[in-house]
Amino acid sequence: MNNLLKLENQVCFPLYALSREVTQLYRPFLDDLGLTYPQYLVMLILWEENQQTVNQLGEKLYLDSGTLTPLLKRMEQKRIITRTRSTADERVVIISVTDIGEKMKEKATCIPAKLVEALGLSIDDLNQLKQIVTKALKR
Amino acid sequence: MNNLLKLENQVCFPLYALSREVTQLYRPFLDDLGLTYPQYLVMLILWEENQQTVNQLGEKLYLDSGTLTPLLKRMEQKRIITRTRSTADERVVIISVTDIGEKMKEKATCIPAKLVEALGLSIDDLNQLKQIVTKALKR
DNA sequence: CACAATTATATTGTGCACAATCTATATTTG
DNA sequence: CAAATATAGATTGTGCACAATATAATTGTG
Repeated sequence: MNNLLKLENQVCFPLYALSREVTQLYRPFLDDLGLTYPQYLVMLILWEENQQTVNQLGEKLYLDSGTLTPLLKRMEQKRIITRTRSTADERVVIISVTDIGEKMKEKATCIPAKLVEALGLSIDDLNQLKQIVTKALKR
Repeated sequence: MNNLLKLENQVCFPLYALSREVTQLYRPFLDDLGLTYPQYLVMLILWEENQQTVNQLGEKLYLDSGTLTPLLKRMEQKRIITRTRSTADERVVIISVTDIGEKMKEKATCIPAKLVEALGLSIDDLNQLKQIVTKALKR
């Protein structure tokens, strides 16, 4: 048997499984806000700096318009963001947080800490995880 | 500004991004086999030990029948697996690799090495990544 | 300036992921 | 043994991801 083909010897499978597991850990907290995990990521970006184009969001999240357009439309329907064409360049759509979306931020402040707790890793392990994963991502 | 809510300070976002990135790295190799990444994972399990129930696959992959049933049906259509009800327990569906599916294994042997290369991480980093991710997954 | 090339977003189609529910079979228990 | 319970898998519906393509606006070039 080719040992490299055993599931337990895969590096990528635990990564795939953990990524989904973590999304599950977020779910109860995000349910309270009525957000999905990718929608939460969009809100993080906009809370940090409002008014971003679809392209800018896509570059930060590594997502294309095929994913973002419908996702942003759903967020617009929830009245937490607006989508407006730029007058300077009609191709561009600018995404802005509404007052409702801005108010969610306060309720979201506790989420990172709750997630760290739910993950059950020490701060050291957490930093190591972030460092090595970020390193792998940077190539 | 609450720094904990900045995208760059998230631990989980790089994990989510890397998981998708890795799936993209697999794509060209898996395209040659006509498999998606989750389908490839199913094949890894079956190549290791043929004849597994949907439940057993689900426990190993952390997936439920809502995901697996349609996925396995697509694999059945490609003639790489069969789905047969157990006669001992009519609730159970047994998944088996066909000859066609078995032959794919040879073409797949090179994939793990190619992926390690594509990831561009040293063996040490790779082991560290696996160890810490597996540790986080085990809780 | 016309036209070719580029850019930004949208659309279409496929395949997961997962919650919620359903169905059929098996097991437990009174 | 019959009714209650549990289990295995299937179904339905929603929301990503992402490839491929389309559309419309902008920019570059002869």
